[in-house]
Amino acid sequence: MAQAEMRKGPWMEQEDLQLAFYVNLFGDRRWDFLAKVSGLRRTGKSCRLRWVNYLHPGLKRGKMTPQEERLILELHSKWGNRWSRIAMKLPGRTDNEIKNYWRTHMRKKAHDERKNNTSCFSPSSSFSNSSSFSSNSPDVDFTPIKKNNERNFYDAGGFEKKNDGDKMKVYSMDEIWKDIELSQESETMNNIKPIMPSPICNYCPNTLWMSNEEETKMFPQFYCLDNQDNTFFAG
DNA sequence: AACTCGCACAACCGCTATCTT
DNA sequence: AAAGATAGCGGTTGTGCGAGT
Repeated sequence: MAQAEMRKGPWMEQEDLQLAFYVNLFGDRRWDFLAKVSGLRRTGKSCRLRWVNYLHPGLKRGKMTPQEERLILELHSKWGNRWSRIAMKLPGRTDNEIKNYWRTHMRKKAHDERKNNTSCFSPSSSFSNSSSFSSNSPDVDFTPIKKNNERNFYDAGGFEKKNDGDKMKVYSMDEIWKDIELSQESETMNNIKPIMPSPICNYCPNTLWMSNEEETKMFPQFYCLDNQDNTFFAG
């Protein structure tokens, strides 16, 4: 079947709205299906990427906090370029974002180190401890970044632990790292992959995936969709 | 004001893993 | 068990923007 030509490149606001709507409706699965029913001239793959990296409601925007930077360093030294895995430990950050961050900073670091390659290792040059170093480097030196004790939600890693009376408790970075250790242990012990609950389940609580058959019954219009006029959001 | 450079971000591509039939 | 479909991951490239010259 001759595929209608797919759009590429930057997403329009209209496309974002459309995609968000359909994801809310159907959930963040079956991207090809979503791409089709939404009428977007995008591949399912493209839709998924857009959602995961940009439209997802839980996403954090803006610069990496020092704590996040440290966490990325630490996790990267442990896991290498396992960006998605690293991203799981950084709430609100995507693998793409972390990957981009790492790339940018590694490049900068490499550039800096080339400049003074004769000088000895400075403690802060732990950036060089990339995946190419197979060691676990337990003594990566992370000097405290913040001088004052201020710690906002994101600085603490963003995990809300529980509402403890009036004070909202957050995970410290130590706790996060402890968590990482534990998850690693359990992984190796059980030899299973950790299953992360999709945050979308919370975002789209009404999303109940049906079998194909059920879907076709419920939304027959989508299954004979002839790329109708996408006037859904218009007016 | 014009130009260059570097950074941050978005998006695509190819490949692999997992699921479904 | 095999084949096809789908989802996800990591690498790479393209683009916009602000800072510096």
